[in-house]
Amino acid sequence: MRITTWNVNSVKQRLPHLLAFLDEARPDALCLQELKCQDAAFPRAEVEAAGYAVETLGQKAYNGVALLVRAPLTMSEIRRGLPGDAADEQARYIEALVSGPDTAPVRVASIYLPNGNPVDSPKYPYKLAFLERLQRHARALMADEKAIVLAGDYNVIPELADAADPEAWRSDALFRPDSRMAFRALLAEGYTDGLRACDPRDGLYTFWDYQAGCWPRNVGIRIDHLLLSPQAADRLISASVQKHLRGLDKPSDHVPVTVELSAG
DNA sequence: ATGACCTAACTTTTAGGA
Repeated sequence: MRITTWNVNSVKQRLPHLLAFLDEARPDALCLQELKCQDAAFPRAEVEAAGYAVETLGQKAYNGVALLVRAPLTMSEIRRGLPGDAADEQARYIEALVSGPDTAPVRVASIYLPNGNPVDSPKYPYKLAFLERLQRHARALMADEKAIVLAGDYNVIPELADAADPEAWRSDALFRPDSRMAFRALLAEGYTDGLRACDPRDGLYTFWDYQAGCWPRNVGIRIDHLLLSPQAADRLISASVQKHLRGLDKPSDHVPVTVELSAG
């Protein structure tokens, strides 16, 4: 089973690239972030015509996450919103149990973690609180001892090697010690960084800023991650970054990241 | 050395991104 995460930076702007990606890469499950539209505006008919079932948690203008699964896979036990703060109205978390005839089920989450900048604003504590809620929920899910893939835009640069210019991020919410500690705490719960487990090389990036010629200069960061429970990590065959999509016309500033799991 | 983007919104500027 191929599971991909992709921050599309507006699903409406990115629809041609999204449909082309579904056709070419044929992921079994696709986690989308930054839809930037409400549920009613999601291009559901086009995605369904491509052979995918869709579950969304949209929001006007900002945030928004979705899960797509390719037939004959189906989704059940849909969870919208991350537990732990009933007052949180930002659309940043959707989860489903993905099942099919030829594969053991996998619980998949699409996560859009808060950016957290500027760090002297309420946005940073909101980010850290979201990470704590995610850790608590990740721990609770682990009790089932089943395959889980927590995928998304974490807005965390885990290590120095995950940035072309780490000094530029030293005091940024994406690289501050508290953010990185919270990411490590997720790993300490028993989750595996799927891409890192398959590819130890420096220079693996998933985001290049639109500004300052970051893409042509390959000044990127790795912030989109797939975290695997032990039962999912046991099935991990390969992981890869679909970097070429950043070179298309009108690209997202993020590219897809994919893990391939055995049928189990 | 320097500047350099993109998206959505009751749009002619701002907020948010990272």
